[in-house]
Amino acid sequence: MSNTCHESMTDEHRRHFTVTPPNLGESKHNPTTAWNCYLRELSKQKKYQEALTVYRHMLRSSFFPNTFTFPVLLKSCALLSLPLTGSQLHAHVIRTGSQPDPYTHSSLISMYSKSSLPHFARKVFDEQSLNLTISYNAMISGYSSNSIFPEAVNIFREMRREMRVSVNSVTMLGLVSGITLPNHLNIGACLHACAFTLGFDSDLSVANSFLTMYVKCGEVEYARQLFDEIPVKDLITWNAMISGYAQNGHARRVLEIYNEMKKVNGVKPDPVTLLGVLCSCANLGAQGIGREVERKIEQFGFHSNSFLMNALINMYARCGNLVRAREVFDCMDEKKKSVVSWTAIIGGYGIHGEGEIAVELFDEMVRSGVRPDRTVFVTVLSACSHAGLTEKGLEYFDEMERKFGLQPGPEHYSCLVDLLGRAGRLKEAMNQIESMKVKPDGAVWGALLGACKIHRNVELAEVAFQHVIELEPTNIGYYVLLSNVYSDAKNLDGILRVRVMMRDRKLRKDPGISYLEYKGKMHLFYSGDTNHPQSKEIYRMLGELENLVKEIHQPDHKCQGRSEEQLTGAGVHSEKLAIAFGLLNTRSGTDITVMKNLRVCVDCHVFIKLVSKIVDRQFIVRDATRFHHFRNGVCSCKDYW
DNA sequence: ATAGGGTTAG
Repeated sequence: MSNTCHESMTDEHRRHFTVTPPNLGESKHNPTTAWNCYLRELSKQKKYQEALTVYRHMLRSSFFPNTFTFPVLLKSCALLSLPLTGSQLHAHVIRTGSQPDPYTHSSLISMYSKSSLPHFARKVFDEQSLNLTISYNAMISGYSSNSIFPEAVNIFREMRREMRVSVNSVTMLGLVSGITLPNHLNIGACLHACAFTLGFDSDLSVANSFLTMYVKCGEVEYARQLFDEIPVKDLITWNAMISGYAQNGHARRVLEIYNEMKKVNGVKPDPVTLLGVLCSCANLGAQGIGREVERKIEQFGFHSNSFLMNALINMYARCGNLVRAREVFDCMDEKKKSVVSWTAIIGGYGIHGEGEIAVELFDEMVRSGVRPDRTVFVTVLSACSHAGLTEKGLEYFDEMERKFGLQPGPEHYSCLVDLLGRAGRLKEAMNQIESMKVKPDGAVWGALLGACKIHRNVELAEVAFQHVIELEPTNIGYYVLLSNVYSDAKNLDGILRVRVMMRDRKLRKDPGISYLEYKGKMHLFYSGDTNHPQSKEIYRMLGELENLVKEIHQPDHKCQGRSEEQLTGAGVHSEKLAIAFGLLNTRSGTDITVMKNLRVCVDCHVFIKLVSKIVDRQFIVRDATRFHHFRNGVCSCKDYW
């Protein structure tokens, strides 16, 4: 806290403040300076709203803002996204002098840019006769953050032509942060070379920003190379790499690197680190590690971070522990429950097939005054379609625009098509696609294709496939789906055609992988796998189970699900191996939770159902789209084909 | 003037 003060800051003022204002007393400073110090202190403590209030008090007490007052206030407006207040301040600035000082000038540019008003920012930029480096930097990063990259480059070129101003590392940061798409990679690499020649690459923050750039361009391996080349890493370096792996689905790599980080002295994980780790636990289904992270959250006192709580809810739900997910959700401070928190818990019930609860929660959310967004609609619509709540889903789709003013996008139409399609209303689904105002994407046609698989409609499947493959030619899942449609129709030619198509396009079906967490370790199984140390026992157990299953079940739909095996030429399916491993190693009475990267195959689905009857255990299987709870010969999912 | 972050069907 500053030691400066001013007489006229009365108790009347103080009553409004949470941070103690400077002491009254014998200040020899310029009165405005005391206010400025106070404002800076508030800004440091991220009390931006309060800083603006203090400013109003300041004006009311007839103190005039100066050069050091405005940047702090403008920053507050930028971070609170209050462009109106910001432009009022702009007017005040103009009133105090003809040309703002460099700091105020760059703060104005930054304020407009952060309020997504880059044109206003540019106007401020152009009005100044002689711009300095900081104004150039503000303008460049403004264009970058508003994804107007070409203009950022233009300003950069202009800057390099100007002899008066020099480029510095902040200039690089601004430029690099604008490169967020794979097709910008070339420019990014040029910039990297440029930074190297200018000697900025040794600046850690610049190196970190290049690392992030490679991640955003989808070049994780390249990012890793850069990561390894950085001699002294800081927390941001680690976090960038961790969330880089997390966002690109390399969950195992995240855990590896997190362990490495823990060994380094002087670097402590912060909320961003743990967020990346939790996200990966959710993808992997690694509940054990997720629990460890939760303990760390407690330990470090990050409990009030709502980002982390949302990630925790998501992690537990996706690891099959709905009960704990719900506990975390219920324990959250009501005020901190954002639409994201609701989405996480609604989605959790959705993937577990508990559509009714998902729907109730959605209504409760609306009642509690949280405005639904587009994402939560995707979640609730899919929850409805998994649970067969067709009418309810249609109702929501309708309300979306009518009641909440949200335009449905392709992602909502794919849910709608899925909803109608699963219910067998293929014709209506097709009509919906045709009536779409936005262009259907691959997922929309993919949902139709999926519905055709369930309801065995070869003709429509071919139409949907044609469309989907045009939009997503390398998505292997759709080839497999069509092949399965042919397989159900016993259309061998069709299967062959798909196989040829895949060969021509050099596409190979991903291997199916099943795994489960046991004693804190992941045990991984491929189909036909014999590498596991317990392999012999696993196969012996499976043999026994197959025999028992045969006694109580005569397969009446042998042909189904075969084509996947034909595409891979695989042996015993991975999910069976994982189930057998679980039975061998866990006590009776405990649930067995298995994760599978693709969909559970139909044969295995039947098999697991029957096994759950024989051994009296609950099996929880997570596949690519949802959870299956097998108990006593029944599965929780209502629509498995 | 400044690098890292939560929720999303098929």
